[in-house]
Amino acid sequence: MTDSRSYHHGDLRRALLAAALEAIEEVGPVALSLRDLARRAGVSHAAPAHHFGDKAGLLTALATQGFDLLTQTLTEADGDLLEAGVAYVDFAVTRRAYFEVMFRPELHRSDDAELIAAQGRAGAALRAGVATLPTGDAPADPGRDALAAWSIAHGFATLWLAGALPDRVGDNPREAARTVLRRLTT
Amino acid sequence: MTDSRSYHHGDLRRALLAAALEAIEEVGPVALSLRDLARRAGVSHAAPAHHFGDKAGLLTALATQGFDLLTQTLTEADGDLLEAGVAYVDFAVTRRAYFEVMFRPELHRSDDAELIAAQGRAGAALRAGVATLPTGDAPADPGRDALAAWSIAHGFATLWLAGALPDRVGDNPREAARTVLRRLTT
DNA sequence: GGCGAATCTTGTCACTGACAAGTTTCGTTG
DNA sequence: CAACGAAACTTGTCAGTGACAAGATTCGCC
Repeated sequence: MTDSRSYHHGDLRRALLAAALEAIEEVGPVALSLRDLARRAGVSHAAPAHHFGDKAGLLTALATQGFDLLTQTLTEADGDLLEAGVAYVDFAVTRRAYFEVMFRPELHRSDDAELIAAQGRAGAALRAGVATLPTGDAPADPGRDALAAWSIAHGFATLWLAGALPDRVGDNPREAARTVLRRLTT
Repeated sequence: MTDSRSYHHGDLRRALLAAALEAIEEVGPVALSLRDLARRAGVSHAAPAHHFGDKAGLLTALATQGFDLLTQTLTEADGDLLEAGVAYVDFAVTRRAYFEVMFRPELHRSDDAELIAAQGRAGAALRAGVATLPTGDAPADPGRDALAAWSIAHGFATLWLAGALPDRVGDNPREAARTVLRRLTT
């Protein structure tokens, strides 16, 4: 993959982001080391700084990518709130590295324009999914319902990732999420 | 507070935990430095290791305390699921340092016996609160309902702490949580 | 009074993020 | 095609950190 003969890597930025995803899966975003990423990519320890400035810059880029991937995932389940919720949980579990970075502002440059834009797109996709919620008998409050739906999906995903859920929930996050989320959508 | 004349601190373990709470409020559990805690307590840089072994040991002790405080909080709202949920969110916001450590297993020694016991007590308190949920017309599934309630409270709290919620939610976490949680309890 | 154990200190090491300054390559312009 | 400025990357360095080892001081109990 890396030529290793040339002075210029050629695609270092992408390689570092890919290595970061791997490393985060292994040791979490906290223990992520820029120097380790540099070693994985076969470059010197200071090379990452040129592309991302510092560690927060790299994680900001990763979070931005993550929000766009989440937007895509949510959009694909359009119209069906339950499926959007399941997709949200599935995203968190299968693309854990992204998810773990996305909702930790202390790891980002929160003022990054691209990050804010990506967050906005994901928020719009979320709200679009909730618009289809059946109102039932109670007076519908779209804002309230959107928050409730987001909260339950996000909470379930977070607890799953933290390993905090009891064993009897099983090992299939999609199925378990569907069961729990149905509590809200019916 | 510290005598600074005596070789022995006298209550270093407690002082370190208190300093850790302060430091985590300021910089988060990730950037927490044992050496900084030692400075705050007026002891040498290696003193903390004697009481907690390493950083994970200190955070494990903090998480254990946190789960017991949460248990106490939940128990005080006994019988009322909605109030228990509000109390859960309020705990997360007002005792942020505890909450941020409690649900990050990568920061703990997950095999710590006291931690596991405290987690068990908190889980029992959670389930006790859910038992009072009105069954309504649908066939009640206590396990499912408990997960749903926990997820929505945990998710709302987490999103609030992450600063991910839109501005229009306001700045009163108890009130906002009550509104959202009512979506589940009525 | 004395002795073992608990508590705390000093010293050290490898690792990390950040920065500075130098080297190589790329791309574009004349 | 030459050359020149910018981009990409390297080497070198510094302070801060967690962890460990070994020694000093104090406590508590027999």
